[in-house]
Amino acid sequence: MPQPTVDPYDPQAIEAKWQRIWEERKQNEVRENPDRPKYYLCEMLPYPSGDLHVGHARNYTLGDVIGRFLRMRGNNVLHPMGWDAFGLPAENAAIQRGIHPREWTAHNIANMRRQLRRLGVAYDWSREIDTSSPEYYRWTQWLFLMMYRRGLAYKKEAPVNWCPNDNTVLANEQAEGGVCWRCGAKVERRLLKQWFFGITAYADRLLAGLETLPEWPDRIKTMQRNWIGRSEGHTVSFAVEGASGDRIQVFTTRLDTIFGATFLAVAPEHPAVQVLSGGTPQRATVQAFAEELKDKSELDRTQLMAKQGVFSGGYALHPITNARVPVWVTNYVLATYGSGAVMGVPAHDQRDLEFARKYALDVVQVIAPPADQNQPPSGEAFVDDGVLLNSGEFDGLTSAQARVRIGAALAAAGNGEATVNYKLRDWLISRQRYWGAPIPFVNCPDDGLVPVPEDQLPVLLPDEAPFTGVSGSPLESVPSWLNVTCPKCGGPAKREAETMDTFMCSSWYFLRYLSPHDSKAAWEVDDAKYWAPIDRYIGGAEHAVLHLMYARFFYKVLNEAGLVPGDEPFLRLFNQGLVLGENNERMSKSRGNVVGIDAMADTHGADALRVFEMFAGPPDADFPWSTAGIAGATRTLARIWRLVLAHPGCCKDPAASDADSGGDREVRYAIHAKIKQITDELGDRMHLNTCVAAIMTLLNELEAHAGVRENDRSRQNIHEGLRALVLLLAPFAPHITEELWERSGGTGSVHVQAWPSYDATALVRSSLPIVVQVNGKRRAAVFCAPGSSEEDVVALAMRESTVTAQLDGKTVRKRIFVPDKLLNLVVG
RNA sequence: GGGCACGUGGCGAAAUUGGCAGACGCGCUGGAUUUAGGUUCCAGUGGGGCGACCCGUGAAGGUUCGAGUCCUUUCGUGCCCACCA
Repeated sequence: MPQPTVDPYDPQAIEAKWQRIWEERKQNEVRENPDRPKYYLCEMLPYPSGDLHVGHARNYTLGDVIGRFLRMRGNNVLHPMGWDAFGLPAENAAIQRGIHPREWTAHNIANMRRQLRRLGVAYDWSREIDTSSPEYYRWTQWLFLMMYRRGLAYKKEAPVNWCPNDNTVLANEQAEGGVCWRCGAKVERRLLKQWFFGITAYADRLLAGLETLPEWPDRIKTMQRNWIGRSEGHTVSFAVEGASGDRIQVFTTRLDTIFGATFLAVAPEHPAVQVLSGGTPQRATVQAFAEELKDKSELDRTQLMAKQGVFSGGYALHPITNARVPVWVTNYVLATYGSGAVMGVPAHDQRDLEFARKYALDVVQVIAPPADQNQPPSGEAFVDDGVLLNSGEFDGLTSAQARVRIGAALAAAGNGEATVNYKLRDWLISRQRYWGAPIPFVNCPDDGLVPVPEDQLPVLLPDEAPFTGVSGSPLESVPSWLNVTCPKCGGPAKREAETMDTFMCSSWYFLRYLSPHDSKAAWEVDDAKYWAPIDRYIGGAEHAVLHLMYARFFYKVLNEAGLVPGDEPFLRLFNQGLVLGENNERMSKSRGNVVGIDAMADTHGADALRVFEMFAGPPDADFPWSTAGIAGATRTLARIWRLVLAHPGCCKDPAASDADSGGDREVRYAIHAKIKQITDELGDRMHLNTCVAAIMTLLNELEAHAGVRENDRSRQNIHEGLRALVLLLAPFAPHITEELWERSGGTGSVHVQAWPSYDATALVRSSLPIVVQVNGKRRAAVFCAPGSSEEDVVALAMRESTVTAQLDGKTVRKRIFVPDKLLNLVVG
């Protein structure tokens, strides 16, 4: 039969058409609706760096497929988008190219918004936010004041990480590995007065909360646990010889080794250093050593330099034996962890052993290896638990027993207590840069630090500031902004000339989406009660200890303030994999392997881009870009286009036609098996790649059947299949399905249709293939009715020559029978 | 040095619980249509063998009627952490 000629598939025309219509209809805007189960879906908000590439497209398409699917399943889906718009690159652009950060940022946002629309993502754009707008950062400042009111924001002088390239301090999390997270410059140490948030007070709550998040990747939870670094041990107090009252506190997890402590090691910043060296011949040496280390970062001290130290000139007294213990000033003890002092137990700590050997300090063994363990080779410390010796009355105890008993003895004497330490430090929040939310405080000569009253928020960023890149905050050079009156006394005062870490802006943005235009509050508590927490949060693993930790901390505080329900913001977390360049390397401008969204949408269409990216691999795994692969997706869509349009009216409501659920069982089985498979895999399992494969398989089968028979009945089956195909494909390829739906008699938008449900009776098979194995190797498959007995299947199997050939002259010793699946004959 | 992932055709990959390894797509080969190419369509495509069959999921062992899947050892790749006392 001659096929009617149809228009060729023209993705650019279709995509532009529907993007315009969806926008006119406000199709993707969503309101609170108590009658439908809510689903809050969110991707981590992007930094507007300029251009989106296919890696971004993957991330956002992933969310869009899930969102569209859930909407068709009846959920009230909130899926918003916004911009993490403060930050250094905008300011660097200003320094390098003379463009105002605001202008640069706005330009990038406009471009990226256009690209996301072009991708067809169903965001509710009426809720779009920009963290650099005064309407937004007003509330960031308000939350800063809330933290201050709750005693969680404070200013103190501390050794901090300083990036000499970006001229700003960095949080610990942003200086991992001793390099700046943004520019990679080596971080220096400086003693500065800075603002902090008291995240360490929440360390245990942050740890405990992880246990309530089964749908977070274990990898991320492990990284957070490691970063929090909870460590149980004891603080032990050593008296300083000859200085009554002065004591040195050390933290140890190995109290059982205390009789082996032959020296104390302290950081050069430790306050006891002055006391110990004062009046001794070592004084000058100690000061020179401290001076040398002063500006060195932890990376420099602990990894780039060998262990070294100098004798402080003084001694401490062992809290149990009262022995004289020399105190050494070293580079390997961190000033910022524990108390900045440790007891050196060279026999049972590898680091202490290295140090003791270098400086000929005593090594005293106090732990014997347990019976089933050997002494370590010479040169290595025995660091495991064992049995105590050379430990006075505690000899013979196991390490575990000794920790308890010695702990009790020290506590009784007032020389020690059980302590928990954390690697996590308080969050350094202030930045000496322009393009951020100003810290809403005023310095008054009389009243000190005074918070800006809430009704005077926002503290606006001044429009102009010198963007020179030289040290110091640019805001300090804007007198008209800097000089104000004190809110308390009305006298002359100066603003805090610093801005907040941008991670502060992104710690709460997902709540602003809920009430984006509210001018009375950061968000309505009722809206939060309806929408929060985020049901599915999608983003990269690089934020494991930055954004994801800060936001959890923030949310716990907000919960205590009664502003949000629950105490975890992200119920399910999903880390998508990277799209690598065609050469299998990470996409980057410098490698020249970046593939942009616009280029792909121009040549293949946004739908093909989406389908290919969902198809190319499992969503949590990396895969390399393939331009040949996207061409395949275009081909598949064109086949669907032709097949659907060759069957006019196939998307009509089947209830309105004279549908007959009978017909060709083969076709109906194929259709309904795929509906079931795709529904299952798109839901909790998130196997989006196999969903696309299943759609392709369904297409293959429908195509094959459409070619063979042409009668009313078979055509009805094909129509049923094509209608399902369009609906199943709709989340992946929203434009082509909308067009096909419209052209084929569908009513309304395809994206608000009910997700197809499968007909269980179509899945009932009259005969099933049962695999027959001999000694575990497949020899045949026999077809029989579901529920057939073992005997029946054996009888059928014995008719297969490929089976009997293997049984020739042997006896069947054992039969394994899995009903409806498998028969294994074991012969000897 | 420690931790966590992951190793399957020429390539991207699939394989809920241990039960037909390689679905689906790319690429490739041959053919049809067109013919200038492309598009489209058909057939084939893990290796070996004429064949019945044999081999095959980084490597080596083990458990099991049966292992890509579980266990042990080992090699390789990637990511994270790393003198935290």
